[in-house]
Amino acid sequence: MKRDSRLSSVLHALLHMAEQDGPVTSDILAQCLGTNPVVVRRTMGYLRDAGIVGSDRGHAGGWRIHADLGSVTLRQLHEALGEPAMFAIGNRNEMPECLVEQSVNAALEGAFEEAESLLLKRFSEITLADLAADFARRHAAERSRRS
Amino acid sequence: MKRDSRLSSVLHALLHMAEQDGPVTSDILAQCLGTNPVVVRRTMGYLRDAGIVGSDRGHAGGWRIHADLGSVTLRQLHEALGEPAMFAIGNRNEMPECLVEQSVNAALEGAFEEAESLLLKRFSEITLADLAADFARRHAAERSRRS
DNA sequence: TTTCATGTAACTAACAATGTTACATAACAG
DNA sequence: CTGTTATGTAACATTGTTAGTTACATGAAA
Ligand code: FES
Ligand code: FES
Repeated sequence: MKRDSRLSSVLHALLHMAEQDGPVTSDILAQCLGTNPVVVRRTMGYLRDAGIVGSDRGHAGGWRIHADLGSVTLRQLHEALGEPAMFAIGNRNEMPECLVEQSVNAALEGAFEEAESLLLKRFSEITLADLAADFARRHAAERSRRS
Repeated sequence: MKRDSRLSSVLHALLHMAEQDGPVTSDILAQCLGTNPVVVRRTMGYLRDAGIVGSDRGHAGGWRIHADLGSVTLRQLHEALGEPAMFAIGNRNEMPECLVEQSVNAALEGAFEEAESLLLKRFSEITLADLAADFARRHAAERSRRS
């Protein structure tokens, strides 16, 4: 199955931007992510529309974070990306007339909705600042390991 | 994303088989599911390999449930289907060297694993008998509504 | 021995995520 | 003003996965 990796991508990009002082260009981010600058613009565009980042053209242009790291949650990012479907498993028919299918759908949907709620809850508890801190911790550990 | 609907399919088929007395052919199931008999054979084949159903060829052949309805859980069916990926969202790189990506992956994976555990737990709590009972309830409600 | 059924390989179709090309537009340096 | 650097976006190509289809082999029972 081909999984949507945009959330992963924007997180990577945002952390990268958080480390930098000035704006970061799509080219740099694309190189870092191992992808194409147009893909970066397309994906980051969602975050711009949500007001999480800003972009400037021309010289010294690029992407900047508009919000406080501690105030941006994974859930916000997920929403900014258009709340893509979380699950790779689904019902055959969404609106079946047949009562058998309705029973099947109800059972599966119940479980999936519960899991999605949990996921969204976790997402809303994790901020960019948390990820940045986790990165700093890993970075420090790596340093001490090397010395 | 194109969602895997095989679990939904086999549940529908199994409930249909549970209602019937004798074996049910792939043709009948295919008609009922709105698909092709070969797809039915392919999908039900996983359940046969897991010992949940049996198939007979020739006259009066078809598919039959081998296990007790109350002893087959959604989780067993999910496992029989090869435990397909549950989530449509994933990491960009699964094994990144970069520490930033590692932080991102860790955060996402933590949330997803928790959600998957919950899903599997719910799946292991629901049996075919539960679904059959739910269907019977809906059927009765439908009847009384019509009268 | 004919008919009905599954078993399976191989191919096709449909679709979604990602990647690519091409060109328009805006900001700024000189 | 003009050239350079950047984003914005449309259009198209590539890739990968699920489901559907065709074709033929195999086995069981009338
Ligand atoms: S931070 Fe961008 S490649 Fe690691
Ligand atoms: S039970 Fe098969 S179509 Fe409703």
